[in-house]
Amino acid sequence: MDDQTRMMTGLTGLGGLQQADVGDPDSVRKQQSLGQPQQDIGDILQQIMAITDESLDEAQARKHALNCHRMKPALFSVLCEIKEKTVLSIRGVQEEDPPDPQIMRLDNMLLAEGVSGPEKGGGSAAAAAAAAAAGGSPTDSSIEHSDYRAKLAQIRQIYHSELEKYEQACSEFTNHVMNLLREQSRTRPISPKEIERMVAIIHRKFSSIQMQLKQSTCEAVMILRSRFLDARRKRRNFNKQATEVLNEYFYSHLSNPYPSEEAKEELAKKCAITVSQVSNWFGNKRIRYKKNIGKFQEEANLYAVKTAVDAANVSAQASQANSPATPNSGGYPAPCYTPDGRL
DNA sequence: TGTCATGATTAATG
DNA sequence: CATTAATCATGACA
Repeated sequence: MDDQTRMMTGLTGLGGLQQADVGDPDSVRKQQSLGQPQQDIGDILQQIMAITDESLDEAQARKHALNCHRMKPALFSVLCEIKEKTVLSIRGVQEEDPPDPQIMRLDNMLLAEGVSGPEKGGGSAAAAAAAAAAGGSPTDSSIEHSDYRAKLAQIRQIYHSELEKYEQACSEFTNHVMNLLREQSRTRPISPKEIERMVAIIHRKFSSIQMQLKQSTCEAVMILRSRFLDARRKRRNFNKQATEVLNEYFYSHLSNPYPSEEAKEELAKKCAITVSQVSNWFGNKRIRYKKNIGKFQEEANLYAVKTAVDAANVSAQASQANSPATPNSGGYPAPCYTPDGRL
């Protein structure tokens, strides 16, 4: 503990003013009528003003002297009177401001990102959602997933330790100030409301510091997220087998290259990619095939042969079940077998 | 390093 | 909500 605390705890033992003395305005007159020179009050005020310039020991001694001074109750009651007059003007100033929308926004975001809130649940859920949205092959996404989670946990840890530090500092500081005020209340009148207000002011100050912490944490999460999303954009080609499966399906359903949801799921499973990736692939393939059929002719022939061979290899019953779609019923032009790849 | 291929994203559409 | 068309951003390769 520092000197300030020592000082305060040291002073608590000093004889204070009883509450009964506080509200007694007559005490001033009583004291004055006892013939004390007016100058005494000036001296006392002077000493109060000078108190901050003195060393702690000196101050303590002087405080003690002040508290024991016979004019002290008189001064105190004067201060009470003054206060009574001024407190009215202060009262209007103090009103509860609504919760800061900015800090609420930050809180919500931190909660949503799983930085604040319950220990693991939120974080992994957010990461999982992000990973699901990211797609990619299972191994890739799990790598990115754990990477993201590790980074998020790091941010989370820093955030919480900082927050704890701030909270501790805040309560420590509040305690100091309250002790100080309590101590001062022996010399000057301090209402509980005032202490309350002071505490509120301190909390506001600290919460603005906390907001900075929250803000920078949010920024860190955003950067992490954007990096993660960028990583998602980092295109990884599907493996050969996967594109083969997709192409096989595409060219064998050229008349209607729109796999059903079930078919997509099946393809996704076969290719070890997500359903949305299958959708992406078919979307891209359809549009690119349509745009330049000539370019895909060779590929089309290749897969037409492949499926033909497959069909031949499989028994007749299986091949019938495989292609329910009517061939060439108004879809994309069927491939033809010209060697130069032209229609 | 430039170019093409390719997976992902986005706005528009029905 | 699925799809199209355009576009982005990167991978692959010469």
